[in-house]
Amino acid sequence: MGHAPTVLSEGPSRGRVTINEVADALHLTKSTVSRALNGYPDISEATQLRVKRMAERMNYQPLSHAQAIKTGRTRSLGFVLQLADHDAQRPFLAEFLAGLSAGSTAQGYTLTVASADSETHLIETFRTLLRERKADGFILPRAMVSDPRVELLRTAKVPFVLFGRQADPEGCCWFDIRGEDAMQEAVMHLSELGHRRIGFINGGTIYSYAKLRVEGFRAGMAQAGMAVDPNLICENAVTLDDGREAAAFLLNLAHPPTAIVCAVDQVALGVYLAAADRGITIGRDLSVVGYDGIQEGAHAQPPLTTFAVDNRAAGVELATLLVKCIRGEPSENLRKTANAAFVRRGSTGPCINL
Amino acid sequence: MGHAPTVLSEGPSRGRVTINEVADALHLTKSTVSRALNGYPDISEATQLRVKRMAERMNYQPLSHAQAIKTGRTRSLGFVLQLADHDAQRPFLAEFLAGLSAGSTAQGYTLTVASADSETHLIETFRTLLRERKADGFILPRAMVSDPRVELLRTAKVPFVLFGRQADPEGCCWFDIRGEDAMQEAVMHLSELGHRRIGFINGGTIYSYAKLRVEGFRAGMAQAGMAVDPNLICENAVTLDDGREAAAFLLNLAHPPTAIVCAVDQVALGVYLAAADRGITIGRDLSVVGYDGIQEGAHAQPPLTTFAVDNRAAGVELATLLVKCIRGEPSENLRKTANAAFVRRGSTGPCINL
DNA sequence: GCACTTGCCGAAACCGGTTTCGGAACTCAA
DNA sequence: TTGAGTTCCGAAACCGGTTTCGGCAAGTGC
Repeated sequence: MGHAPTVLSEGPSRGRVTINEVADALHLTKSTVSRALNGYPDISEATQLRVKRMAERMNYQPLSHAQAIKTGRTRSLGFVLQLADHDAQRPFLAEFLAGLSAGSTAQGYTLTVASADSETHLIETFRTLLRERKADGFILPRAMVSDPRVELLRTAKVPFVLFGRQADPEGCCWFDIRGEDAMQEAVMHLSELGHRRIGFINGGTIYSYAKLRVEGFRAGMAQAGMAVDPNLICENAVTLDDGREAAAFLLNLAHPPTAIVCAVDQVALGVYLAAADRGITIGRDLSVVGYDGIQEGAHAQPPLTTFAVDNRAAGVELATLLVKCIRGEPSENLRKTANAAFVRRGSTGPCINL
Repeated sequence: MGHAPTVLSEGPSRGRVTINEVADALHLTKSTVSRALNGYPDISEATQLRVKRMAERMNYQPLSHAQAIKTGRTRSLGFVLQLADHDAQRPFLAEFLAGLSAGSTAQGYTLTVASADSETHLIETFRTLLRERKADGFILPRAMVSDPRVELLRTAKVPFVLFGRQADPEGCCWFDIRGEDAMQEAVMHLSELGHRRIGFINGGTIYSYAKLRVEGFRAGMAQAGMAVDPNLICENAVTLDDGREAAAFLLNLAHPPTAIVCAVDQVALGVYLAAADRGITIGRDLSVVGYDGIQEGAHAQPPLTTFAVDNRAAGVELATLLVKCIRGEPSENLRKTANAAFVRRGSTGPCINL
């Protein structure tokens, strides 16, 4: 410290406007400025306006971590990456995160991302984040039927939103895509193409979406006036190889299905492999419907008929909901769902082999 | 506030151990505890040990945002998602982010993610993050030849690390995969298979990797004793369609190449499409080498020969480097590179059409 | 005309840390 | 024994905000 010519890049407040400077400019005290900006009723309308205008003009923005020390809130949303699922979340993650951060930013919040490599480490990570007040609330991707994250946050009374729904809605906010409606629509689509034996390969039953989707499949079968053959329903397929295996099983049956609905696109692409293994042509000999709308599906041969999910939009929506939740809105008002978009492509065609 | 039985979930310090409690337990003042924990020399060895042990036992962890108000450092690393590149970063992002957050966590730092949807908004986003002190330093993916982010952070004297290298290394830390070596190795591999006419489809020339990779290609050609036909070099291909188009151009030449090296896997998959368009079989009539190691390549027909990049590890490495940079290590010591791993698969084969 | 509200703002405490400053106790040479 | 120099810690200021409390002036009721 001496000859350096006004080093702007040091000290806690290099070149920032602080609340004190705003106060000085207005010949008020910082307490008045603070209350004015936060809309306290004991500051006159006139003064509030004057302060807000000046803050605007001086480009003043309170330091979130300076407020946090008193209020306990950092204006940041937490998200914990589960490295374990690996394949399961890879394709969907990028768009989703983009949405989350865009949504957070739009709300004046910041997105804090942590990661955990195992189930136990996962809730350990949450504990640490909570203890260090790194986030005011959390976004939980892939709601599970029995979700330890939910239990933890519920008892800790920390706000959170789910991507997916929860059987016990107590204190839960969520956003979800109605995959069950998509499954139903898939069956109707296949039924209109003349298919009568339709198989279903479900996703991981630990996730809450699985139950919904198989119900949607059943609803579709009922609506189309078809009986469900329990042999044609497989569970717990999430990867390409899972799909290949499940499809191999279905196609080896005495009465194989002429169409297969998959709860997950990756699995549908696994079905492609199983079909190729036995020289079956997808879209002609076997119809396949997926769900997710991943890019690989569009470039597969033939292109995969599926239901596109807008993960970016989901992220934005979840961030918005979480901020409302943090602001204290009752969670019953913070539950939304949306539709997946049907994308008809070449993997579904009229049933030929009766 | 009355009948509520010790609400743990309210107030700034619900259930946390503060520095005051540690001080009380030791019959010291908080200033002593603070200096002891931060290793000040005016606290005796004995006391330092006593304090550190007690802090450990009481599970005390200073609140990063409480320190930040005085020190100006939040113990968090910043990362700005560029939504614009879209396809360009989608596949690589998930693993990379996982690595970043894992690395940050390991260093006791937190990862803050923001997003920007355009070039101008990008540096606007950085400005905001800087003004609000949301991060102590930044990770910049995809180094560009002329990088506005670098200029901004360099003049603001804020620490940053690049994924990629920079022509003007002034104050730059980086980690990078030596793509040029991979390109050279690719050519050698093809040369050993008998190929003499080899095309090259480069990536986006705004990125600094492009120059390096084409140089690597040239080095490989020279090493193999082959002349470079400038007609066989295409630039600025980053998407599937770009690759299809560039390959179409190359294959329509009077003397088409028998092998094509691509700077990017997506582009290599585009070459597959162009080949399919004209009934050419990849791996037999035309050899293709990619770079990145994306999953789609492994599942393509034939599987794509490529160079696998460990993006997770890169993220960990970058986070580690950035923390060192923040701690004040000179940037010259903070430049590392690593190799991509050659993955030989079915898309390269002996040259048959002489 | 006087006590009593009410509206509005300043003073000061506080949040959980860091850092500066000063001084007590102890050491050591004169 | 005394004065100077060290060693080590406490006291207090500080960071940039929020929140409580109290008081002044104007308005109200009687």
